[in-house]
This record gives sequence, C-alpha cells and structure tokens, in this order.
Amino acid sequence: MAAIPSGVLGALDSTSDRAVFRQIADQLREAIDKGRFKEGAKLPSESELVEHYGVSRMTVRNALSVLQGEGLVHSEHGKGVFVRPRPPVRRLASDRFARRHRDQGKAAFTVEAEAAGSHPEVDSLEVKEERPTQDVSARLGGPRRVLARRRRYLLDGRPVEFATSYLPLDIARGTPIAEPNPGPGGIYARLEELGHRLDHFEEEIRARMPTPGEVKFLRLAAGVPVIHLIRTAFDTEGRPVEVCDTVMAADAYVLAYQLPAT
Amino acid sequence: MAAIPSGVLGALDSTSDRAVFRQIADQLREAIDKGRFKEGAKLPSESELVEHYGVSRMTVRNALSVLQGEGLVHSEHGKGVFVRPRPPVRRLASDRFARRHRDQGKAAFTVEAEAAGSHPEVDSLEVKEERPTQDVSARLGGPRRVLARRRRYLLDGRPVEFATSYLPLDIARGTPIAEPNPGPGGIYARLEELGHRLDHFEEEIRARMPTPGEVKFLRLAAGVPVIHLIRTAFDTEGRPVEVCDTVMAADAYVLAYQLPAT
DNA sequence: CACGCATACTCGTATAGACGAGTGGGCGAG
DNA sequence: CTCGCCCACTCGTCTATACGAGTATGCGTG
Repeated sequence: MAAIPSGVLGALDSTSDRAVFRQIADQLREAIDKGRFKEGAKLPSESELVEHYGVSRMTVRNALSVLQGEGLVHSEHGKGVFVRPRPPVRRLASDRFARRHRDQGKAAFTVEAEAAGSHPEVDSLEVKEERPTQDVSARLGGPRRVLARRRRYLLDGRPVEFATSYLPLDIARGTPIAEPNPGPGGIYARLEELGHRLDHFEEEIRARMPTPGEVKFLRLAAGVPVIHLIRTAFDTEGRPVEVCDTVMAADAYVLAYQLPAT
Repeated sequence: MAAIPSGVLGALDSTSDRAVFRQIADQLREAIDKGRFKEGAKLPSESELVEHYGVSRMTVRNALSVLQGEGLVHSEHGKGVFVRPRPPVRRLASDRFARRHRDQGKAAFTVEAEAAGSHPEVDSLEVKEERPTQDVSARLGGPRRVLARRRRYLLDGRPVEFATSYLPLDIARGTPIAEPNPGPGGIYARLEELGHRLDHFEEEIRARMPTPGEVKFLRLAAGVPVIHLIRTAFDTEGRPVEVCDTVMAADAYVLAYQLPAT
C-alpha cells in the first residue's frame, strides 16, 4: 500500500467539534480545489486514507460519500475513487429554434455537435399515440390523446438528454410528424409546412435530483442534478401546437437566453 | 416502539441480487410516491425499520441516505426523518426586467413576493469595490476593479437566493448605485438615469450541487441542487454595464422564458 | 400552577470485523 | 511468446456495538 505524499493531506484536529469524516472531506475537497488532485486523477484508496488518518474504514467512506454527493468525485468498483472530470458542455442558445437554423438536412443536435467536434447519436426513438398527463394536456389546451415522440441524445457515446414531444392528434396524425424520422429541419419545419406557422416558444426550467430511472437512462454519476425543461410551441393564432419535455444531465449543459430590455 | 402499519412497507426479496439497502430505499420511495407517506409526514424511525426488516441499523441508514440524496426526505436530529415538502416556488418570468416593472418604489423581488402572499426580506447587503474574477472581468470587457453589490433574498424567513452584481467603476463610482439602497426601480433604473440605456440581457443557466458554503448560506437540505444564473446587461451601444451572478435554491424556483420563433 | 429535571426516544458519529465482487498485473504452463 | 490462472488490491455491502447529542414528554418539586 503506497503512502500518501506528505503535504497533500493534513492531520485531524481532535480539539475541533467538527465531525472527523467532515474534516477528512474538507481536506480532500481543498486538495482537489487547489489542484493537488487533478481532474480524472485517482484519490488515495480507502485503506490508504484509513492508514493516514488512523480512523475506521466507515469513517473514510462517509467522508468520500460527502464528496460524491457534491459531485466532486466518483468511485469505480475495483479501481478507485477519482476526481470527476468536467465533461464537455453543450451550450443551448435561445435562438436555436430560429427559422434560419431549420433549413438544413440534419437535425439541429447533429449539426451543432459535429461543429463542436463531438460524435452525436440519437436513439430510443419511440413514436406512439397515448393519453397525455394532466399537465401536458393542460398545456396543449386539453386534448384526450396526443402523439408522443421520445428520443435520447448521446454525445461521444454518453447519454446527455432525454426528450419527449407531445402533439395534438388533429395536427400530427397521418403526417410526417408521426414518422420516426420527420425529415430535414425536424418537426418544427413540418409543422410550418402543414400551415401551423410558429410564433413563439415558452420554456420553463427547473433543476432537481434525478429519479432512479433517470440515473439509469442517462447513466448519471452521483451528485449530478438534472435540468428539466418544458417547452411549449405556439402558432401565430396563439394555439399551443407542441409540448416538449426534456431532462438533461446538468453537467453537460449551459442554457443561454437573450432577453430584450423592453 | 410503535410497529409499522402493515401493508405500507413490504418484505425483502432475499433471492434478488439487489442490495438490501436499495430494496429498502425502493420500498420507502414507492410508499412516498404513492402517498402512503404524505408531504411533511414522519417516516418510521430507524429502529422501527431495523425491527421491520430485520437488518442492522447501518443498512437502514444507508437506505435513508439514498433517499436524502434524491431530495425526497430530510432528517432532523432528535425528531425523525420526514418527507420533504415542496416549498412554494418562485417563478421568474423572462420579462421581469421589462421597463414597465421598474417604476415602482419597491424592488421587484419585494413586489412580486408580496403579490404572492409571501413575506420577503433582503439581507447581507455588502457594497464594495474589489478586483473581479477573470470570468467577471472578461464579461465586463476587462476592468481591473469593479463595484460589487451582494445581497441575500429570503421568502418567509427561508433564504432562497444569493446574488452579486458587478459594475465597472467608471459607471458606478459616486452614483446611487454605490449606495446600499440604490432607490426605487433598483440599479437598472439608476443605470438608465445615468445615460446607460439598456438594450438587452444575456443569461446563462447552469445547475449543480451546492458547495458547503452555499449549503450553509442558503440553508439547503441534502439533495437540493442550485441553479446558477449569470446575467449580463448591455446598453444600446453594446457595452456590458453589469454582470449579476446569482445562486438560487433549485427547489424554490422555476425560470420561465419566452423565445421568438424568428 | 409553573418550572425544572429525568427519561425515553430520535438521529449522528465512530469502531471493528467480515465477506463479496470487479480489476489488473504477474507468473507459470503450454 | 501467449494464454490463462491466481493473487493482491480496489470498492460494495452488511453486521454488531457503543456513545453522544438534540427533542419531547411527563412527573415531581417548589
């Protein structure tokens, strides 16, 4: 068992009334913040920390679990505990649905990811008619059934986003929108071709911890929240024509908006 | 020690290879989701769960810590573990900085909170000149020193938001902006009076787990992320005149934006 | 009645030990 | 040399125990 390099981690203050596992967590956090452990680097193993601090293993694990909850580190069974690297971030600009971005042959996600040098994928496509939740129904003006389009987006093999679009059946049924691949420009381009000229979007943003299902589906590390975005698209007559419910891995996204000062 | 009402929690599946503490967490989560434990209600105590499942206390605590990490429950020393109630949510609309909202005598936060029937407070006011971080300096066009205005917002006694505004000294020094109370309409009203007519704002939104300092200052429960919002205000000449860095308790906010479909 | 204390409950912290399972490197057999 | 096994190391799960500290309740004393 290798010793911990001296100077990287200090000693415990037995006179302090701060819990031992918190003191250990504090020291590890400070060492990470100061770059003494770099991104992706392996922390000392649990048994090394037990040795160094002269405490029991549960105390060390408790300290490490604090850092995991903060999203600072992640553990890999059989390997060790590592400083969590910050993944490449996808920036969502508020003009991403502007009409001028809609006339390419590929989906916006694909174009943008390739421009950033990443490898984009879309999977888990599911398109079916179903009963909407109360919330979705209310946002769409109360339809009893809707078309739901589900898909998951991946960047360089990592799932980053899970999105479901809901459209009223009288708009979507029997159109390319009900096909797995709606064609160039996505469903917004199709909606406009069908005579539903888009006027504006409303977006609601929340952040919360993921459900176990989201953890699994997005392969989220401990301590990574999700951004929950609900977008409603309105046509020029003020009718809501689509609701898109999106759950994003928070460490993979920055949302950017531009607001007029009017 | 009271027994757990039958039917609320099931038994463990010893044939499953799912860890015992996860099975216990699953059952508690399901019971909460199905409303068998209501918001604010007390869960069975650790020793009751130990009794019910026939496992050791650490296993039960492990299960409870899973639910805490998900933000589903919170524990109170000496009292018990409770289903975390959803706090009242403050909705931030994208037109909240519109000029028409600026002519009242009170700050926007106060007006809005009182309209919603809440009791608003602002504290920890600090106004001083300082060296900006590299990021803030870059956003403001590179000043070496800035005026920083820090304040914390509370709703019904609960801290919900911590904000710092940064302004270039050549704009703010010696003006009402450098006073603790900048007067009706806030600093945006003052900026316009000083000839910096506002054109638009840019907002960047991230979500992440809070730092220990943020947990303390916002009195955050375990499993509550923060929304980190950075707003830059631009005048009609395209000059950035203010950067506002805001950290919000994610369970207290919904951000709403309206985007044109142009 | 009012106050204070004892007590029984709650969760928080910490120890010591055990076994299991994933990973990777070294060594020996072919 | 290559393949496969074994072993050492990693973290994951679980038990049993102990003491400390915060909270609420009730009872007994003044």
